[in-house]
Amino acid sequence: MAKNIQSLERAAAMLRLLAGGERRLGLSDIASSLGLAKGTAHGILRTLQAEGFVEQDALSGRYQLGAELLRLGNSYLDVHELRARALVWTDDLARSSGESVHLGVLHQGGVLVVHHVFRPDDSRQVLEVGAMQPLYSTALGKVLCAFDPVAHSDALEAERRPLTPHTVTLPERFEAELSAVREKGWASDVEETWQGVAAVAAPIRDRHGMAVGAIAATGATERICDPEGAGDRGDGGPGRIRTDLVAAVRDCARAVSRDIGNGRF
Amino acid sequence: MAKNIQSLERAAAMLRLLAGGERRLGLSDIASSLGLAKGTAHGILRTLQAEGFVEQDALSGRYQLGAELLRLGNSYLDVHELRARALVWTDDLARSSGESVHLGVLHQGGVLVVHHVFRPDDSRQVLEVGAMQPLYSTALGKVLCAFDPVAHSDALEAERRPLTPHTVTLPERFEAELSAVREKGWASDVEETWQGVAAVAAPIRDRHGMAVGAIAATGATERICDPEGAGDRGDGGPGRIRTDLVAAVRDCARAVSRDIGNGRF
DNA sequence: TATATCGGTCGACATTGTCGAACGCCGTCT
DNA sequence: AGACGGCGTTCGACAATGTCGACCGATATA
Repeated sequence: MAKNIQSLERAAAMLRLLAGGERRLGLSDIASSLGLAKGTAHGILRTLQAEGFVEQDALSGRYQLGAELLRLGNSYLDVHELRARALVWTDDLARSSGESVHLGVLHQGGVLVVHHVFRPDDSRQVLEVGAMQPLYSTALGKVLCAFDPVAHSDALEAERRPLTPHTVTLPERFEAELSAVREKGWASDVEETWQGVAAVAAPIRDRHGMAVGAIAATGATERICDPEGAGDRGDGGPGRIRTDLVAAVRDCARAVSRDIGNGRF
Repeated sequence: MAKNIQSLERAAAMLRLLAGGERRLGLSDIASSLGLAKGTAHGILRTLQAEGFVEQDALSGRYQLGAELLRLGNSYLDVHELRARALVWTDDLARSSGESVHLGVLHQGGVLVVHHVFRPDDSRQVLEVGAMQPLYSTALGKVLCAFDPVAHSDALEAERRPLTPHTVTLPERFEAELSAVREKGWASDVEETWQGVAAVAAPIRDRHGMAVGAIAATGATERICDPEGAGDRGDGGPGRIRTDLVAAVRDCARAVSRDIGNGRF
């Protein structure tokens, strides 16, 4: 493989650095973080600024991400074929289930949310399109790991930090769960990522049977799970998710799979 | 001013090209569009692909925008201070007015929507965060033109294509409207951009009095405008907008202005 | 006021990206 | 079937390009 363009790699690293750090960063911070000379870093930043990818606070001189990224990110959504096909199906799923629905795809060792339908009530909700979710603890992530070898190895080599007391961290238990997901054809997340929140997810497959994305219904544990057993998670078996919800999510995922050209699922 | 980095400018031009064209583009198209040798274009695209900014369809070999842009665009929203301050105020405005609310900032000769609160009902709505609106015909755009000299000149030199029969295209009428906006302190758009849709907008000002953004309430003309006069727009006077809605939008914009450190407005 | 650090500039250097030709591949047309 | 034309990709030589580190003025700090 031929060499990639150095200045572009460095510019991308800067954008990621600015995206990671919560606050604005100064030129010297950026230069030292990437091991560059100040002059070099400034040249790249100046160009990125002229193109709208970064903005500079006039007073402090610090840099932050620019508006052009938002515009391009939106254009990405416009072109996204899977998302376009899923729009109407996910909308129906949200209405019929009464829960919020997410569409996620694999991206850089995590799940990128490319579509999010709010729960159909008046509660205040924040849009999560563009946000990342971990592979090892979310329903979307587990589905993708179970049916996509790349996601699987990504999740294995990543650090599985416990996010709640229910998070599965041991490799063997994680593997067992993925096997179960493969067998069942769907995955769940009962308070493994966020306290009080549960989710069900099913894979979207293209015409070759490859998992190209996943659809999940997410909501408060009390609504997603059956009330039986006093709500305790117990042995970790997956039987507690409401079966009608599982069926609805799987139907939705199948419908989208069919829509993108896969007649078998 | 020192020269900007050539390869970065070219990469940015490619991303914008991909964002503009609806469909995926081939390497030869991209190279010829930008006047580059195929080898050069390929080197840039290869790097952009490795960084996740573009993706390549495995079968056709064509290129499209990449998921990393969505992630970075989302990060941009996280850092956006004005948006963060406006979140709760715009939410309240949407609830009290019953209409959808947009927060826009000036970006590259247009209005970039950085926040969008859905109208609080169950109707199907598409999120417009990241979308661009024209300066000359929308309420958001006119407010920014009226109070921001840069936006003003941008709008003047741009082509004002008529979007509906009500769009103001003549320069003198546009200027007169901006003067009125400056005097009133708010702007309206009654079916000048979209048929059947009207909007009211007011500016957000920073501690120096500069307009840094605008807030708009948008909805069906029948709900935004007073029913008087049988709904015909007539002489173009702005008196038809519901006065309570104007007050609510202006109050919201003032509240955000106060929140970002401007006590005067 | 002295000082440390900031963002920004400049010019010499050689690394780096650019160019154009050539390659293998695939689909189409003859 | 065969030849063709177009596709994305690779390669190597060249010099244009981006990089580096010292330097500058302004600003914040003490």
